[in-house]
Amino acid sequence: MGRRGPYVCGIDAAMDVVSGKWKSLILWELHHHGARRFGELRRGLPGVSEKMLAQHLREMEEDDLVRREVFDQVPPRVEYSLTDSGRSLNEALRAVGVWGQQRLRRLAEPA
Amino acid sequence: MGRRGPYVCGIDAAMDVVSGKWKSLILWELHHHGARRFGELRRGLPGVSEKMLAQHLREMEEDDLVRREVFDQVPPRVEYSLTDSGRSLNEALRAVGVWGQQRLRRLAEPA
DNA sequence: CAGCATCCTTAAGGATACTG
DNA sequence: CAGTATCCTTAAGGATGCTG
Repeated sequence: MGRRGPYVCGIDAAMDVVSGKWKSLILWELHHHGARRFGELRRGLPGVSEKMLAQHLREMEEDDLVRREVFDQVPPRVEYSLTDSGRSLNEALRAVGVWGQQRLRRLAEPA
Repeated sequence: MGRRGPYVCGIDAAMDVVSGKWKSLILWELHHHGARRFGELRRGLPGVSEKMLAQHLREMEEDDLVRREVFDQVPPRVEYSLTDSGRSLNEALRAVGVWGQQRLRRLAEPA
């Protein structure tokens, strides 16, 4: 993660921004549930560590895919949601997801 | 690269198969030029090492994205081309590429 | 030409403990 | 609750040299 260019083309520039074990899943999660808190996101992504989740979210915020809102409360409340750019990227990934489902079906078939 | 499951969803399964610094670019290259030889591919991807190109191609062949054809000649001639599955994946990545081009334009804008 | 083998560096990711 | 900080392991990628 985190080269941010120089990019040789659009795919390159897009893949860079989603490379990271959980990023496409975070996109998906936020798209489906709207604004989510850190802990909710964590529970929605079984296996993710706090470190990676925080790191990915910070990078995605920097890449303008995710918006972070802090509510000044005790206990603290922080909500993450998609920006327009994040939403459109998730949209662009739909066809890829469909392709992946076909792959899953093929993998499930008896060899 | 190379976990090949278990996958939590389609995006996960698809991203796994394109994760690798040059894979989406190889897909693109093969889609545009049709069958290509190892050396042509190498020249078409400035910066790629022989090792990585060979490794990616082997994995993509295993994942049924790429077909490898050996012609029994001297000097040796080996051609790579997309399978149906590879072609459809590349197709699915088009929207992602378009998104990436927008990102490139945004990045190019004066900060 | 089309590669494989080897060694090495860097980066990604995970585990654990701690804090405002 | 929402993180940081630190340490450690693994995996990705690169450089170089050699081979059928």
